Amino acid sequence: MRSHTASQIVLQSVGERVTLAGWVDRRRHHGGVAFVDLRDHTGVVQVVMEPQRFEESVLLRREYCIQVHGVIRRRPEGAENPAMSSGMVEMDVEELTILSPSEELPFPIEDRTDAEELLRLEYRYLDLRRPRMARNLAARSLALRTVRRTLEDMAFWEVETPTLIRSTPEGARDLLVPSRHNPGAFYALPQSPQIYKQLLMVAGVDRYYQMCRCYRDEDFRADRQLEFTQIDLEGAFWDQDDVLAAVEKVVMAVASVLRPDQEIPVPLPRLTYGEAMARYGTDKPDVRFGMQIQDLSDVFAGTGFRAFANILGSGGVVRGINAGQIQMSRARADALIAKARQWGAGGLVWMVVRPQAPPRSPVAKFLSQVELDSLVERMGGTPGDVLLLVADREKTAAQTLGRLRLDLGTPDDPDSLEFLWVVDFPMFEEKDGEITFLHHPFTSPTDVEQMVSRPLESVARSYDLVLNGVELGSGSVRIHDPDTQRRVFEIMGIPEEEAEERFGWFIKALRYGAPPHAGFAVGFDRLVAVLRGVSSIREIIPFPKTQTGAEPLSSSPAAVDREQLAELGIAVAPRRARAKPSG
RNA sequence: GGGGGCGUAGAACAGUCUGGAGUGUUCGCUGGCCUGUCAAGCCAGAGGUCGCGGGUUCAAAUCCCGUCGUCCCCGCCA
Repeated sequence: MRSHTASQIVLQSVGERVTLAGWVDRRRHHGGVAFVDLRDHTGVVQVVMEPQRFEESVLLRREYCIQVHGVIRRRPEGAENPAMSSGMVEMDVEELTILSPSEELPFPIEDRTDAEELLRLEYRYLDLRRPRMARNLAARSLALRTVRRTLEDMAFWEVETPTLIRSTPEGARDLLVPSRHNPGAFYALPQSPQIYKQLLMVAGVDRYYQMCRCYRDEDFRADRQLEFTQIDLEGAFWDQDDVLAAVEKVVMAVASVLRPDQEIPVPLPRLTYGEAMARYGTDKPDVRFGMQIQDLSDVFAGTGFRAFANILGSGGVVRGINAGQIQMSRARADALIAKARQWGAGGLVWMVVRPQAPPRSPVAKFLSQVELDSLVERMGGTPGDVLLLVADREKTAAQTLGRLRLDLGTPDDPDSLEFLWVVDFPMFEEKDGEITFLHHPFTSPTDVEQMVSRPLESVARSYDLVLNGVELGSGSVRIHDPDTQRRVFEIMGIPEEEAEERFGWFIKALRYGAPPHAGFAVGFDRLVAVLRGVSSIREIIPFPKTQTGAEPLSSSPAAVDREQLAELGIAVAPRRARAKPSG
């Protein structure tokens, strides 16, 4: 059908007789001569024809799929197009075949206009023809290939695990699949292959990886889909440093092929969870800009300012950020205070640093000269800088300032890639009076005795990978000792019989010489999205779902036949009548 | 579960606050002219259930109520 692709047509091709096939990107008809930009998956070549020689050329429309045969020639002097890689040459068409005509398009196929996303999803096969989307697909493929090559070279085995598994009520909502043989019983689709990969470790697989589809039935965001892909890996006789080194190798390999412009120093920097929360108010800091949170509690230790004194007296903290040179109008201040309240803080104190004068602030009159001076010094304040202070419980103050920081800060270089590890997460946190996991229940504590006696102070051997403020993935050293595993369930408040019923089969496996092991999972869609500089993983997923889980191309999910349900022993409960979608 | 934005011709939008004839812009589409364009150009033309339903009004794209869809965010995502 073709002898060359568009990208193979270069200056050296002049004189060659070639056959190309692709789509009519654009057509410029001048009566006596017509130019067609022929696009394929590699690029664009201008083909030229004299319409009187080709009756068909009159009929060519956008996105017609055509085949052309002719001679590559140099373009006339002055008619070159330096913006095209094949812009020095063109094809003089001798034969033209319309392989497949196209109806009028629902939206233009070009990078510079963005149709509404719903429409793009409805005609995804056209949307993906746009060069930018095609490059996203190509980048994803290249990333996949790079991951596999890198891990294969490191002696990993790619092992598949089941996608129909037992439901575990912890964590995200499961997607359920009914069993025909056992009416009323359901499989779940895996939220991750966690237990199976640990079983593979027990099974003697030394290094496991899998490009794995995972399913979590929670509400969607720009970076979350119902189904997504993970680079899942695990190694026996591994400790934390082995995992981080392996993940670094894989992720850096992907980064270097997708973003060769960026030099990323390894090993990647590490931050403890405590440091991350203290300096950035989040466990996934974007370190492309500074504006770090400063603790000011000592500055105000003996303050006469009642609001601060009360909070410090009850174990709270005073912290602040230097938001830099921003305009601080009354309206801006009110908006920031409203945001801080919405994020849980009791209030927000703002100050504008002035030269040779105390800062301008509604609360300046309550603070001593010494306090103001050391505050400005601690914050590195220069005239015009806006300082924002929050006095509250430590966690609230940190999180509020962390969000303000993201709200007000912009990356020094938006194209840069700032990877970092966040390590030493707590094992548990208290939520609504209950102890819950920060990670998952198979994560090993650094100290079992401490975990049992003071669980909320216990540090987990777990770690997250963060890129530009996006959580790319997480992992941990796993528990390989059945006794420790039981104790974790105890602390969780899961009764022994229940733990036995739900996880007994897994704990049993740990009793047969389970090797110490550790692993990680990287959110593949997110990784490619950030490296491609797109804000939604939907740009990276060929056929994504909308926020309500719909797939507009095929109109899934959809009702099924009554017979299908009957066979599965499923009766659908009556629900409020759903109006037929309109518009 | 909650907050916010959006829905007007095939596409992207303006018009909605302050009701007055489906008014407009760019692109696309149809026809014509055109031999060096490359987001071609020029001329002419077609194309509308203003998401859907109800209400207020002499009159609704515009105001009110409901509803559907979609996007962003909070919650949620061990």
